[in-house]
Amino acid sequence: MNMELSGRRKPTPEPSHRTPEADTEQALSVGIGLNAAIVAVAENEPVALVVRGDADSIGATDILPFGPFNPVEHRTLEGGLRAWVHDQTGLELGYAEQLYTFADRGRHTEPADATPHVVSIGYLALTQAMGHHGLTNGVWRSWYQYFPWEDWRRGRPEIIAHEIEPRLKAWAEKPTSHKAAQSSIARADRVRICFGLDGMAWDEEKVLERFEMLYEAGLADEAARDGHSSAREWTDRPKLGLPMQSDHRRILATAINRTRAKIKYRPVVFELMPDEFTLYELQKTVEAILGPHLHKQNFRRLVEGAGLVEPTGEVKTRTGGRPAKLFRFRREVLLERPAPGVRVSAPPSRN
Amino acid sequence: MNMELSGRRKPTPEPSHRTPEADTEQALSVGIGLNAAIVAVAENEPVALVVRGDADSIGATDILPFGPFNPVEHRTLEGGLRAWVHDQTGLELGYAEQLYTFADRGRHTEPADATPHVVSIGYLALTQAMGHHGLTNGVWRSWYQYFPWEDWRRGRPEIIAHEIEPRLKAWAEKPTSHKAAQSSIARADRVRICFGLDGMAWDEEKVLERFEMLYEAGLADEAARDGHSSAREWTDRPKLGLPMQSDHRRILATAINRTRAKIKYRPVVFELMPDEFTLYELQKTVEAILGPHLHKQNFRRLVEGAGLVEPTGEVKTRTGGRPAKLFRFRREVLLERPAPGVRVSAPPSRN
DNA sequence: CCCTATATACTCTAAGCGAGTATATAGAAT
DNA sequence: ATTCTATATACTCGCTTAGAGTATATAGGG
Repeated sequence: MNMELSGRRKPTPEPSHRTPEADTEQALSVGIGLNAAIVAVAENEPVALVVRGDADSIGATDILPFGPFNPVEHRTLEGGLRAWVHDQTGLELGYAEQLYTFADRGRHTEPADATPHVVSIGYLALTQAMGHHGLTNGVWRSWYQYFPWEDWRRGRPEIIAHEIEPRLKAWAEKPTSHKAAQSSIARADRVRICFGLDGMAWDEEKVLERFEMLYEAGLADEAARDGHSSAREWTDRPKLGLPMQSDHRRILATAINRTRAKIKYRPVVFELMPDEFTLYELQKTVEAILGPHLHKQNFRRLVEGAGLVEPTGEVKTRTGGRPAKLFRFRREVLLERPAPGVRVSAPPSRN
Repeated sequence: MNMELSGRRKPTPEPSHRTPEADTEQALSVGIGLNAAIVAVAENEPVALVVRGDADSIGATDILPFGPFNPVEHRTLEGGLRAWVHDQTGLELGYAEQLYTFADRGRHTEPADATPHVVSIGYLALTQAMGHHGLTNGVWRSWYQYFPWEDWRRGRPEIIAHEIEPRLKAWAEKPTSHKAAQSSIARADRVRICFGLDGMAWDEEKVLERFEMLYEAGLADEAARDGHSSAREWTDRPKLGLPMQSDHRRILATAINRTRAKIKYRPVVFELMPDEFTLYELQKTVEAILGPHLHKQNFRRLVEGAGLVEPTGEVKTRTGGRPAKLFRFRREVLLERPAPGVRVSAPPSRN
């Protein structure tokens, strides 16, 4: 998460010297939601598991598997999450890690003190799309349907130049409150950095920052749904990816962000792979997640050189060319070094 | 956070096909605690801000500033945290970021369904120890008092070879449940990797993993306080750092972990520095956090080369040698590139 | 039998990093 | 005043590795 730019905030003024105990009663009226962004790669497409939400004002929106945390039933947060996911989709999660806890969104639609407030704890789970023994509910959907501007596999997505860039630049020009103006970085600069405009490099790890910016600018459907004034000011708000219910798209953005970052320094790709795979399949999986194409020869050298894989001795035929050696993940690397990820060669800049 | 090794867990069995809504009532009986690990560097010593807790069975233990999240009063989690910190210490936080949300500790001391369960959201705040305008309560304490095994500034801490290594190895030998045995990595290997034993490299970013292991092995005071059986089996449990109340030491471990990791890839050291500083002071601050000594010439070259700092034109005299140029943080780097951290040259291995 | 797509192997080059050496300038000690 | 010492600053060297290019082997399809 890149919180640097938003880290410095003035604290909210508060009545002084209240003791922690005095507030316990009120604090209890907070529900805790567990949300799972379950990620896989199917046919070179990165996908997330979603279930269909109820129809609302903007139509049926997708939701991530989720449920409330109940400490009486669930010993741990992660245990509760696994239970909910299993109940709602039939899936038994493998690898899972906590992402972030959100609390400050969606308030605008609710009366300030009527509806119970909900804190969302987001989780990232990695699994194989194939071999899901018994998926009873939900569908795998490409994560680029929710974030089309993140898909750089066929070059720079046109939606950036056509829809996003002009509107964000207009938004950056708009008069802003003096509070925001005194922020260390001006809006126009934030826009350029976030979306790699005006010759700035595209940073594939700014997924969350980009979505937050679109939300803040009122360009995400969710901003309109939540009743943000910034959204009302657009007369021609374009469709920028599929929206999701509540703050689930934000959680998915966080999940993509984390996946892209982590794949580079920890061997987590293998959670997405079958037990045996070719190096080409491995590369395609990494590319599905990170975007641009990697240099094949270097990719192979780096992966093998890092001791991440070992040949099984078998080959996979019918690959369209010379039969490919099959490899498996060397779990022993975890014992040998501060286990590395898939070092990726920086692709040629495509801006 | 390194969750790889613990990520694969069997999900808790649950009654099937409960809908999220059905549990809302019960889920509400969860309190949310906001906890701040406030970090600074004072006289080359990394310090955290603690307040003194009440006396309990093992004496007065330190606590981090904390308080419950009350959504009616606080618009955001971070806002609530800032308010509590200000109330309890008089400090106005600058940089702050969320760390992790904990829920699965301390249950053993409580009756399973009587006391309200608490979920702790940990935050990391970075600030300058000096120039704290109006610290009304609390003291700055070296974080190595809580984690003496993390202090490698004067070589390998003796506490590892004398106290930790023999006991953890004994613990690794002990018969373990078949559930733990089937875990992908055996205990003995986890111990070696965690603490850099038997010639393995010391990884300064495994702070949390190490504390968790000591807790699991029953070697942390908190494990005894929480009534863990693993703690009762030691007849000569040594004092391994100062304990803290509740799970605060775990949160502090997470904070140290994050600080050490982040300082390398984001320019967060400067949150700990005064506006103007010499490169030597900057290096000492980095070393206070990361531990071992860095190569001075390379450090300077990397810091200046990355465009992180610019000379103010002034010099600082009375440094004991040639007067040192004063530098300031170049905030513009944030506009130029995916702003880097302080690239550190790996120090000569000291194992 | 040729074409093509893939797999696999080898080589070259530039950049960066770890590490060493040398010189300048202040305060402190004599 | 001179010497010593700690710091600051500048320059150099060599190894590793990442990025990129070229060449060869083996399958299926027309």
